[in-house]
Amino acid sequence: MRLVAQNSSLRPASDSVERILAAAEDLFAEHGYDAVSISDIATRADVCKSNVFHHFTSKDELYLAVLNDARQAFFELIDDLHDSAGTLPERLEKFAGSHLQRLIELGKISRLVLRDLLENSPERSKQLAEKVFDNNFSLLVDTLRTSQQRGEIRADINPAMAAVVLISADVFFFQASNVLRHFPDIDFADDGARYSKMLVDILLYGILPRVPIAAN
Amino acid sequence: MRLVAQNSSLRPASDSVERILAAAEDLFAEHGYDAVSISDIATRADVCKSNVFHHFTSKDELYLAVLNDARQAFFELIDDLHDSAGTLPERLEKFAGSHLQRLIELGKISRLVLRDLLENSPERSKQLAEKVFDNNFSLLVDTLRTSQQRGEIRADINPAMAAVVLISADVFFFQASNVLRHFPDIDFADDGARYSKMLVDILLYGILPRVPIAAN
DNA sequence: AATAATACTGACCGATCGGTCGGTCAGCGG
DNA sequence: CCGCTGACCGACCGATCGGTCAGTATTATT
Repeated sequence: MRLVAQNSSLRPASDSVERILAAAEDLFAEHGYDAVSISDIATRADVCKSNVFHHFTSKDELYLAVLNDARQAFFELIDDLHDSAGTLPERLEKFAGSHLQRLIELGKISRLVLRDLLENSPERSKQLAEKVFDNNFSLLVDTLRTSQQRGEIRADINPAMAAVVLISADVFFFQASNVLRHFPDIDFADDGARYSKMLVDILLYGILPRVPIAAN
Repeated sequence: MRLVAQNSSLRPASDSVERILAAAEDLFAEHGYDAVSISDIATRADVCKSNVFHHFTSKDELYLAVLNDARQAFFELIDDLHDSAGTLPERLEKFAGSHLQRLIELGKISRLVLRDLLENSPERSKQLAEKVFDNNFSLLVDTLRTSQQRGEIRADINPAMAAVVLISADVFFFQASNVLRHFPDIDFADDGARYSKMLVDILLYGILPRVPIAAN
């Protein structure tokens, strides 16, 4: 939609659109859709309000554009998870760590998506959030299923369930770490790497003592 | 603050306040603070707008009152988790199931709290949400720690981490089940009981084949 | 240089926001 | 019967909302 840096002297143009999108992303993620006005966005983007409407037909369209950018940002960063080699524990730990780190890096966007998740309108954004999650999730499930077929994972495990356990723990860490920090029992609220390590340890081996279990 | 059913003929009074609170809870939980106007609340509560301000000095105060009611509702329902007896797996499964069921039953309130969680204002409600979580969480951690001291749980497990894994999976199921439903790999998005069962199974035994692990 | 298109602005619109105000009315103590 | 109090309402307030529009600056094409 926008040509940027097409040429040196040609089209230095204006980066208003990007500034508007960036401002909108910041504000929407931090305060939510309804708490942010077009004026707020325009002010932060250093343009006038009507200019926002010159580039986006409505507040809703602007919001969807932000969400779409978010989706793309998530999508572009998944690649390196695919080629990972090594043992299953190694791969899982790498995935868990990268996934959590990504959630935190893309904090604004993550918050945006999670916010959208709480709007339980079946269409509005659920379908859109689905596209965000689909990549990460399907990839992880495939990996687990393959490992299972190789016998590296118990046959009676539901691979999708294992994936959900891993991802949910990452998501929860992201959204609740500010609360977790206040619990005296918790000393890992600021250490994502350690969190991922402990998470994968539990996911792989469980919390019971490591002794043979009655045949199952 | 409010006297209810003080006497039969005396003070049948008015239940406006409760209707207002109920309406506010519904609307705030469903749409968020900023998307709900006092007019909306008044209309649903079948009172006029100024009556809302007669009972609550501001929209903010009304919101906090709703949040406080939510906190209380959560608190009152934890009791039965405490007395649970049985083996560790039994107790964990009961806890996970009850906890998830509770999240869903108190759906409106849960959503309210989760919404608040995404506002990363360190004070505003984080401290308040802390009071909501504290009960469930500390209880679960204590239970796990006790079991650990009895040798029923691996010594190198962080009890708080195990608790987080369990709770985060429940929370994630609650807030994301509408999305999970669309994944072809997932067939448990509508079956909380089965979800809890699989969750505890993984938490207890891990996903690796149940054979002795190299000493660690 | 003239033209056409686009980027951009300030003034403005009706609607609605959170909140106030003046006042009515029922119940209760004296 | 009077006076008071609290519940309640309709009308209203300034501010701000999302959005429009006429007009100006800037740039690309000819």
